[in-house]
Amino acid sequence: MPEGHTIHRLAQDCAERFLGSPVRVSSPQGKFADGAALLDGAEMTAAEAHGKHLFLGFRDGDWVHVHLGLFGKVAFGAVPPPPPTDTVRLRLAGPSAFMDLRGPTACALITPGEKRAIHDRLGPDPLREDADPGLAWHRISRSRTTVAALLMDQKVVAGVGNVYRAEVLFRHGVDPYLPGRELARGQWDAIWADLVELMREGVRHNRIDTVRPEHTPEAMGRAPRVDDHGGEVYVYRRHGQACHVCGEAVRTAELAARNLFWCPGCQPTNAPGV
DNA sequence: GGCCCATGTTCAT
DNA sequence: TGAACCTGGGCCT
Repeated sequence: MPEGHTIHRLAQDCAERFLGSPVRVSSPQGKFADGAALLDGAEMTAAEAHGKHLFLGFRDGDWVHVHLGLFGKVAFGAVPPPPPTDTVRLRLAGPSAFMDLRGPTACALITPGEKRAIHDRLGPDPLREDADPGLAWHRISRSRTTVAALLMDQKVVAGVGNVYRAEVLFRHGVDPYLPGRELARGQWDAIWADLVELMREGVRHNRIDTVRPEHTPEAMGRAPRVDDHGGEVYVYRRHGQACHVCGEAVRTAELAARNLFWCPGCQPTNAPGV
């Protein structure tokens, strides 16, 4: 379930459980065995996120870089931990809690320089205080690429994934196939502000909810419905179903190897072949 | 048991 | 543009 909000929540959850304590580090599956051996027993000194990247700091300058990819999952529990299953890439155990990481794309020991390089290739993150949305606008406003593809490009905006991109475009009535250079500055400012709000809410509740109060099932007199991903949304994975606002059938199409969802009534497009 | 799918990214062609 | 990588759930036989 990894978009940026998941990773920021993960950083918070790790900080709460492990910060300032010596941590037992192991890799039952073996793929992080060397890193785990080096860190075992060290104190965790930092836990932070940038986009979908998680950084756990130990001592001075040892960082564990974690990226969940599409399949990665984290589970927390109380100590003592049960015997690990053979897919646990990384297990952390502190004074009162443990954490198991499975199926990540990345779990590696990195240097401060390598960490800096990762930050440098990521765009502004709506969940970080240091984010400058102007940097994203700089790229978007001179690009022929569709705004749907730009929102998913981590060099442009860090942390937005397939759910937030579909939902935020819907909420602003923006054609997903609109070239970035044709987006108005005011539209971008509103989209950014909305991402900040939606994603903060996502961290708080650890799920993605994007439906405005006036369009909730209760307000619209329809049956409550929550997507498999755990939240209430307008268009994500709702293809073929009626739009909560205008009633038209939500559409889907493949864009850059991912499924895009939009409402043809609320987000009319002139894109050829669509 | 097998097959498909998923909130992601990188590397080769 | 396609393949590869990482895992688990749902649905099929």
